[in-house]
Amino acid sequence: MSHTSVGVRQTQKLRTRQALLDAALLLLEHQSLSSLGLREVTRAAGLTPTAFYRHFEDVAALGVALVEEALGSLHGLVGEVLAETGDSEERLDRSVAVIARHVGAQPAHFRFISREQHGGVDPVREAIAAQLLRFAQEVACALGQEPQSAGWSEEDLLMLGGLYVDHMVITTSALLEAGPQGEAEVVRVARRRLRLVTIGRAHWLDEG
Amino acid sequence: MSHTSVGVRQTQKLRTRQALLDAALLLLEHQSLSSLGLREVTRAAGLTPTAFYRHFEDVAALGVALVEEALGSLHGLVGEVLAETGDSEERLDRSVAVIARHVGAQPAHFRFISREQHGGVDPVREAIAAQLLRFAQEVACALGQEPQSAGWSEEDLLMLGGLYVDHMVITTSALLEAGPQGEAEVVRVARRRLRLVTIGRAHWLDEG
DNA sequence: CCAGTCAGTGAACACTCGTACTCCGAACGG
DNA sequence: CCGTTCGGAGTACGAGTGTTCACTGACTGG
Repeated sequence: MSHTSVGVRQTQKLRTRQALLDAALLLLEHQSLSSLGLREVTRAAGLTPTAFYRHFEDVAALGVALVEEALGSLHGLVGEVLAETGDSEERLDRSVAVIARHVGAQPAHFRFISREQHGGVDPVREAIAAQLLRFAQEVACALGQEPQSAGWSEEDLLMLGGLYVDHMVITTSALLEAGPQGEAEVVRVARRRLRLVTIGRAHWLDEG
Repeated sequence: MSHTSVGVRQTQKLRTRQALLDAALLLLEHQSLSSLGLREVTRAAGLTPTAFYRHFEDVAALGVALVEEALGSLHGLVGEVLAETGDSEERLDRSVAVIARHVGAQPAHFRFISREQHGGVDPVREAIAAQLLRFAQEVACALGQEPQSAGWSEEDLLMLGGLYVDHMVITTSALLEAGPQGEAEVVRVARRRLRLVTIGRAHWLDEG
């Protein structure tokens, strides 16, 4: 049988699909999804406009796929970072470092997320919101298993998880705007912000 | 003399300029600036495309004007809210209430800011960043005059001011996404987040 | 009163856009 | 082996885009 188990055809289809995603991500560095044209993407990918429809119904659908590509692989990372040992200061530094490393490695993906989080394309905005909510829940869950969280209500844990996630997003945006040379300063401020939140967490149950 | 002191001509010019801004803001409710067409705006305002150039060079320039309109009048408001007396819990509630009131009164303006803060139009993004930086500085200044801030470095005050401003922006976005019926819940969470930050502030100098 | 300014018009330019067709040729499965 | 499937090419259409140009007519200031 000359047919490979995966199928030459499907493999090639996935390749051009990825080419479309890559081309779109490249173009989205300097514009937002709502102004991205279908033809523009296919032109950059070296295809004809009609070929686009074989892979995505809309430009919006391509956007949703990009959200998956950007954030889908990041789940579980939360647990890993928080599971490692060390005092709170060390873990704090490590968290910010992980963010900075990922943003430095995949700037285009994070720029896309930051840009479209409140952008004009509904399905994409909803997809991002869903992913970030999952992150917040994962953080809340991880925090809940720590001894410092004794006596915390589930609602407050989710509040704190959301707080951490929102600051993660803000930090990525700041890193992207600052560029490589401004990274150190952004990291410094992000660490201090995170420390302040952590201090607030430590004294949360002291107050009314 | 039939000429009024202000000038009929200039008055009318400002009127149509405002009509362009209003029309644009209306259209921007469901799309982002980078996909907003010049013709689209003039059509909604009841003008010909060419008339646009009498008021703005670009759609981007119109966007910058919208930023001024949305955020320009909010300066000083920071000082007012923080200057009022009351314990920290009262002032915290009042701050969130002020935000909710403004967002409820001018949703389109805040939606625009939230959408374009990280949008694809450089001059607009820079204009928003500049305004938000001013806010952060104002908050830092106001906080610095409080007795609780004794011993705080200027850098830390700016960090805290930025933290408050970023959470203000996050809260406005959340309010817009939640809609009127979800407002109460968003306000509840925003208050608790703010309280946690305030607790962190109170114990900031205890640590390292 | 009158020449000059200028906000707004209307037509025309050269594009780009999304989508619908038909058609080709290689990979597929029985 | 042979009929079918299907990713992609090519063409064409109507609609919408930003920008330029000459022009009009009401306001302006001396």
